[in-house]
Amino acid sequence: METTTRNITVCIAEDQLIFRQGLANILHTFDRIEVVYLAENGLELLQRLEDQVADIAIVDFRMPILNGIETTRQIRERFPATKVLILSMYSEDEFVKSAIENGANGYLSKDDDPEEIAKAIYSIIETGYYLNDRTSKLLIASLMKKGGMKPTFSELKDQLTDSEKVVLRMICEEFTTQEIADKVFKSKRTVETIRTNLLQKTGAKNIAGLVMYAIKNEIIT
Amino acid sequence: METTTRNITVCIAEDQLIFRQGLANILHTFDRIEVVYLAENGLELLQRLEDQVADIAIVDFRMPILNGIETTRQIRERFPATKVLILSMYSEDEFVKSAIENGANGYLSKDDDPEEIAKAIYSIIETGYYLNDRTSKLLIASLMKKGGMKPTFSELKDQLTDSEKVVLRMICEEFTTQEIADKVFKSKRTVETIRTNLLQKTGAKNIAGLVMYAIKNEIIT
DNA sequence: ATTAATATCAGTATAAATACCCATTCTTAT
DNA sequence: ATAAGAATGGGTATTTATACTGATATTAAT
Repeated sequence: METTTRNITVCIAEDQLIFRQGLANILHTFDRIEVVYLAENGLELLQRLEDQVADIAIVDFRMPILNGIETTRQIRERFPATKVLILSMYSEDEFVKSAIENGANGYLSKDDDPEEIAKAIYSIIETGYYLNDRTSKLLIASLMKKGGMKPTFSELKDQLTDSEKVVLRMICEEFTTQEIADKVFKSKRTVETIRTNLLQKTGAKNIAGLVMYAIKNEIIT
Repeated sequence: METTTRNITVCIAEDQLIFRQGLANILHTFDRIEVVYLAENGLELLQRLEDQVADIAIVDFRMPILNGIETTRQIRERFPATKVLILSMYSEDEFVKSAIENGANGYLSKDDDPEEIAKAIYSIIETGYYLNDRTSKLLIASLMKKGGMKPTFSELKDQLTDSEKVVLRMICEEFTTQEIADKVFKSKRTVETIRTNLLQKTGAKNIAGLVMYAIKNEIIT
């Protein structure tokens, strides 16, 4: 049966099948929310949007093929009527800032309750955005960071060259520069250059930062 | 209506509400599988088991309060009739080995399809265990590692002292030893000792390994 | 064919991490 | 009270990481 007020159409892009399906089932139980389709990654979502636009796109931050930020950017460009709610495993100020800068209308953690997500959906429909206390704090924290020319997290994954990705993975596997050089048949100096480029591109200060970047952006799994 | 064959009672310990609820809903749709209760962490699950034992406990590897391995060990000890299926975000050979060694009857990835999980449940009920190709390979890889006295992943989290946890977190935040020393008002030498102990306890080879350990075991979030 | 960009490799220098040795203090268990 | 163990701090040496400057080779673009 149809109600007088139109339902809110929601689509979801999320690579974990169980989470994706679970989120859809739960959202269905909320009033006026209608989950119209699910996608495994950003690219698939964009293709589905071609056929049927939705009011809200719930987009996982970390996805294969096309990540959450890139997906958000393209949705904003090609489907301006669709509002984007980012879900992320990690609550990093840089992540929140990057999401908002690229046109996301809200940012929540995957640990949050479904009620919180439903609340965000209603709020985005009504006011155009939703930020709770935690994400607001993170956003402000990020904006207050001086010298904000640090490269935005997670937008660089696809800009990393194959060599850089290989070296990054091996760094995460606890290999030293010399060991990596031997394995990839390159000079130690070359690997050092690649590592330096990685530091510069990701904005990391050292090896620890590189590993954090790699995990949070799913360079490694 | 009751069927002649008794249902398989399943309980779940998983901290992410949406994943937990989603998994329960999906498993309900499979034949003979009855999800009897859900818990947010291992401790809660053990308390629920006191009241009502279940045939299968699906246990997340990485949980607050009581992690998957520790939970498995206690289930094996106190509720030997309950079989344990571990779900993990990460497919590390060390993780699989550790799970099996502590009495888990199966190990799956959170990326796996619900069908795979249902299949594992049926198999565990019938044969007492379930390992698919991927986990079998990981298990064998782990067993074949020479010098296997590397401390088992994820069992040490609670054995890390407060100081060690603080230092580990700061390492992940890209601070150098000197910087950490200044912040915690200890000598650089002391912080170095703590770091050395961390390397020894976690079995990591270097900073990269420490960061990997911290993330995968939820020392940091 | 020439230019521009990128990948590769090198020298040098400093800072940080890692690996051993060991001493002192402080807490805790008996 | 005392012994054991943990926390703190130190010396020294080696390896690794990081920071510069810069050269050569390879590739891509025009």
